[in-house]
Amino acid sequence: MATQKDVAERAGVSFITVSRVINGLDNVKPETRNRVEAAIKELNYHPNRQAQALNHGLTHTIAFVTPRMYDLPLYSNFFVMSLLSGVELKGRELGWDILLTTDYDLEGSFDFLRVWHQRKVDGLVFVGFQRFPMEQKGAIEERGIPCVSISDRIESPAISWVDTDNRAAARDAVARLFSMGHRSFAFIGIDADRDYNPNIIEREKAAAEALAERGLAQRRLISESSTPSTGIAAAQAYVAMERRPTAIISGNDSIAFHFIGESARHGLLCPRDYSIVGFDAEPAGRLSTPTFASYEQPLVDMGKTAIGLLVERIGGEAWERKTIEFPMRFVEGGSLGPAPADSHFLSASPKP
Amino acid sequence: MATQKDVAERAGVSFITVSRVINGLDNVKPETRNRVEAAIKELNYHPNRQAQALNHGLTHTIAFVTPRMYDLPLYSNFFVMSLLSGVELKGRELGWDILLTTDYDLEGSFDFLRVWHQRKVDGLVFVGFQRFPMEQKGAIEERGIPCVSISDRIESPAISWVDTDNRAAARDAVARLFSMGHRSFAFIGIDADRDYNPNIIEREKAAAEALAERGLAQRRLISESSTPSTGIAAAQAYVAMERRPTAIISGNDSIAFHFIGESARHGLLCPRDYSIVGFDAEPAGRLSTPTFASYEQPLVDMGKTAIGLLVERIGGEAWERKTIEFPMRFVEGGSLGPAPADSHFLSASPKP
DNA sequence: CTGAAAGCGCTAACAC
DNA sequence: GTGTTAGCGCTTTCAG
Repeated sequence: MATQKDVAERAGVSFITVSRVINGLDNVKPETRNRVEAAIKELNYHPNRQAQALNHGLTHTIAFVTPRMYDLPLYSNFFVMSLLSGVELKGRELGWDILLTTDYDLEGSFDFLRVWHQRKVDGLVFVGFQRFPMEQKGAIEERGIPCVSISDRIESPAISWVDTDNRAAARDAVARLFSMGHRSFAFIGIDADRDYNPNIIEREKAAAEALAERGLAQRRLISESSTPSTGIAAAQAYVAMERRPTAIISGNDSIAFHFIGESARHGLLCPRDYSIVGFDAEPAGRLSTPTFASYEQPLVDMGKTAIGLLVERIGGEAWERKTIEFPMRFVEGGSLGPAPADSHFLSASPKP
Repeated sequence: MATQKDVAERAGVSFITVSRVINGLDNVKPETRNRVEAAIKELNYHPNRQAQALNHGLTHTIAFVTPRMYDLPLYSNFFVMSLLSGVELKGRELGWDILLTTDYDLEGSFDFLRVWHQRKVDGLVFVGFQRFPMEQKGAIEERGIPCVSISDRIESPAISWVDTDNRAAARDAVARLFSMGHRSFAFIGIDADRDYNPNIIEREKAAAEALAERGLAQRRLISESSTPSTGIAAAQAYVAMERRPTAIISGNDSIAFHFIGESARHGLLCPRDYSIVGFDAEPAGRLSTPTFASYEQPLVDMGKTAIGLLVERIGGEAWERKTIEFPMRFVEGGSLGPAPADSHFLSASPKP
């Protein structure tokens, strides 16, 4: 590995001149600069970031912190991957590398600030911040650790966040289904005790509100059992219902996938027997029959924005907290149809 | 940020003793050690990795290098994410962090060794190695850069690889379909000029071989047009065929998804009109109707193995190149059925 | 068992 | 314009 010293020798200057050249300082004679640059090329010299960081303190690396990905449902893959892509892409553009910090121990022992303490990164992007152990969160404000949260609206004045307008989307879903004649609604949520997903929580609340404004109540499809899939459990509950709702709002697309599949196995078909709308607009929803109506979050853009804020924060003297809300976009799909005739409200035992 | 010096002062020793304690050297009196450890706790001291690396040269970080993820089809997400999960998980276990190096410029200007030259990482895990610009590859052997390839069987004596037995799986697919009565086969591949996927290439070759052994030929479903989706293009070609094959082997599950969807739109149903088998066993294949027959790669394990090899390589004096082939596992699915009656061979214009 | 000195590769202050 | 001197936080000799 070539060092500044090697380059300096070859160019016949002192190593400090090399430092000046690579840092683009202007007090170097053009001719000297050229000689140095030639030597850099010849020796394939790259500045040692570790050594640089030791001086001015910047590693030019950012941590992407999120609960473990590998054992999460498909949804999380798409969701997390899209965010990560945005973070990575914009990061590269700005000259920052991304370090993964994904190990999350459910027992709460995850030391997610380790990489910061070790000075491996200059800041952190969080996805699913609320899920992380409380003790460490205090340190962020105390020590002024630069970080940004995605999809979690953190109260702390030290933390900017980026999120989508889940409420507006959920309200739109209700309005849309209502205008198609639906009067009996259910929401497929998650068990808040066993899982945490701020998006789904917001969607459920807003949908309930919008229904209340129309004088309707929202039923909740969720099983307490530890069924591996929320969607399947919800479908089983649905099939067993007395007067089945005709309009289903699913916490997200992944849950809807499972719901539709399991319901079909019991003879209940979409959109014949019910309509369903999800969130996140997963690509798979474009391939299925019927296609899925959904609301799309600009995930890649959210990732990009998050890292933009973070880099600003890290470099900035006059930093200011920002909270950014993106709109969601409705994506058409065949899973939405008119409310079926009254018979469907009745608990006729569905054919298997 | 507390430094060794701070800890030393508090513990009433010299900073060198602190260094010994955090490095677990044994020449420290137990009592002194305790004092130092207490001080470390109190000050929440973490060793500065940058400074450590500057000395012994190890960053304890590894680069995960792969073509851009965000604009690739769903398949890549699942595939890459699973590998990445394995890498991340095992890396953490061994005390290594993962740096993403995912930006891949199709024009070939991607400087994928940058992070190594900058000494941000001690080694690299490659996915899709063959796609990277040739010029830089020479440097790997020359400079002895530690790296491991996943899913690409690199010839270089400097590069270990981890892969699956795609050939055996493809042969098994042929045997399976043959034993169900199928005698007319097609493979959905990719256009090698526009895309590169070593898995799919191997699968196609091996399937053709297995068919040849049975005196059968393999047709190829692939469009030259720049249709966004290989699967959709293949389905369109399929629908237009004179004597349609009844057994389809798809390069991977993602392609099969699109194929089935588009074929259905033209009135050709699976498994009534044809059987199809894919590779990778994507989770979505468990949710669809019919479910997908597929071959599963142990992706997480492959990722784990890769990083294991790499860490061995980095630390090892007596390093030895290893090439590891994992088996694939057949996953049952409803997309496989008996060969349909002869009529299906004919080019009856399918009902739309 | 503990400490002092040197140096990893680089940058920031100050000379010349 | 260019070089010299310190020092970032740590580890690695070598002394005591």
